[in-house]
Amino acid sequence: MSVEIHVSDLIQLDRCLWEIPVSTRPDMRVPARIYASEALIEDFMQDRTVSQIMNVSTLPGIEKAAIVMPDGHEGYGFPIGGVAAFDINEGVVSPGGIGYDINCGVRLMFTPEKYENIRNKIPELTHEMTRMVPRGMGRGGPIKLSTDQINQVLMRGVEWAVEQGYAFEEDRIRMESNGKLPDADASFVSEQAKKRGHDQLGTLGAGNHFVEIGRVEQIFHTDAARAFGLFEDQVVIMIHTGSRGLGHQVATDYLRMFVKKLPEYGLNLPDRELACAPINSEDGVRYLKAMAAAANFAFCNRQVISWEVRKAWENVMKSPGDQVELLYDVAHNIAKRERHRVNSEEKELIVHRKGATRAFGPGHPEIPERYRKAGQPVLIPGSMGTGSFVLAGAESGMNQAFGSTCHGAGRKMSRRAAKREVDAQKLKKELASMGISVEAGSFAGLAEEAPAAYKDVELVVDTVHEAGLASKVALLRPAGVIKG
DNA sequence: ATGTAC
Repeated sequence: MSVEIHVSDLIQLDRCLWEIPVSTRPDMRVPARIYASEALIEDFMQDRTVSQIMNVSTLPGIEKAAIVMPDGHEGYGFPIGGVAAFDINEGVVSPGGIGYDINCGVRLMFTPEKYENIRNKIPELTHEMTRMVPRGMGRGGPIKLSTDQINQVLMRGVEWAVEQGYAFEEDRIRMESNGKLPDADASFVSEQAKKRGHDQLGTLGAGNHFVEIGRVEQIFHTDAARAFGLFEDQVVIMIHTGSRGLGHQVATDYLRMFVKKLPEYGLNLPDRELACAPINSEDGVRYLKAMAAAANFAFCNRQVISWEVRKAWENVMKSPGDQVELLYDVAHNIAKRERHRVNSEEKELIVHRKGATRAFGPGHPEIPERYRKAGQPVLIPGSMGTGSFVLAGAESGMNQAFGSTCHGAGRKMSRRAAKREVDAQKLKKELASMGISVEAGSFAGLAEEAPAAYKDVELVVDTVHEAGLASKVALLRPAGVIKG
């Protein structure tokens, strides 16, 4: 079923919110909504994002609206930047609504140092982190896990890392879900997935994954910044990666199974890439448990990388690694069991966030106590060399978008197009002239990640701020980048 | 994103 949509067909509900009404297509169950400023809405007409979010709105058990964030663009089945919540009895769970890189996410660490005092150390720090953090497509690292060990990682998440000396207890409590999804069951993760993951803990991967040394350039919200431990010109370190080959294999395994069994589930979908299973079916439950296990692997992966980063800090700064403190760690490719108010009734839902970040408002019990008054810390990396944002979840986002916001700048040029149009050698020099040292795994990878291939993160963040999904707390500027 | 592919 295909209906061509133009900007003039969208109903502008608010300055940064557009709706495709449920009446637009006979199979839609709820409206589709796009968060975008006037400046960004035109981007959504360039690819299949709009028809994809309309497809999502047809899925059984979907609640309230199928939502796209301002960094949204076309993805596998569901758009990236998509949020969709489902009733646990009537609804479905879809790997395409989560993404191949299960629990791809971001963490931010902060140091006690001001940039102006250690700026001459940045190239050496960048280089040392490059040495300590294994990266690249398919690459493993020095840690080899036995099946028994990998099962521990999958079941216990960062509790395992604390026990093994890769994490402080204080790290664990400064993570979304405390670094552990309790629904995880390693027995539903295939041997092949475990094999792919066995040497990938503490590795960065490739694509848009990175470790970035930056500084706090601007503070927008003094109280929240103070609660988060941030001050002006502070040196910070951001890590972006996920569950590597393990999570990819979990997604592949269950997608294949779901596509094959759609008739058995009685599902007739507008796009096979939406392949899903009922949440209350045996297969749906198994996928949720395997996905949670892969998510735990990703939490541990970012934690072990933090440990490598702390070692690099020690080696270069001759200061203890525990000076580098975790601010927070967020998942932006995940489905979670959460309670939300729908039609003035609170109910349990499975919330899919694919390239979208949880952004719970002030006072929510799942926010670490030290941040609870300010709202959940939200970490939004921009494209390489531009800037990143720290936001705080806002109360009005809880009812609008199930407590969710954007996840990054959002790609606007395909990887192929970027490789064709960007001269990576030149880009590296340009970044260097801006005071940003880049250690790239490959020139092709660098070209794919060029700022020109992405939307303007400031426009994206201004949209979610204006829409009341999250509030701006701080702007970070990069100084050293390690690319996968 | 990912040992770009059963």
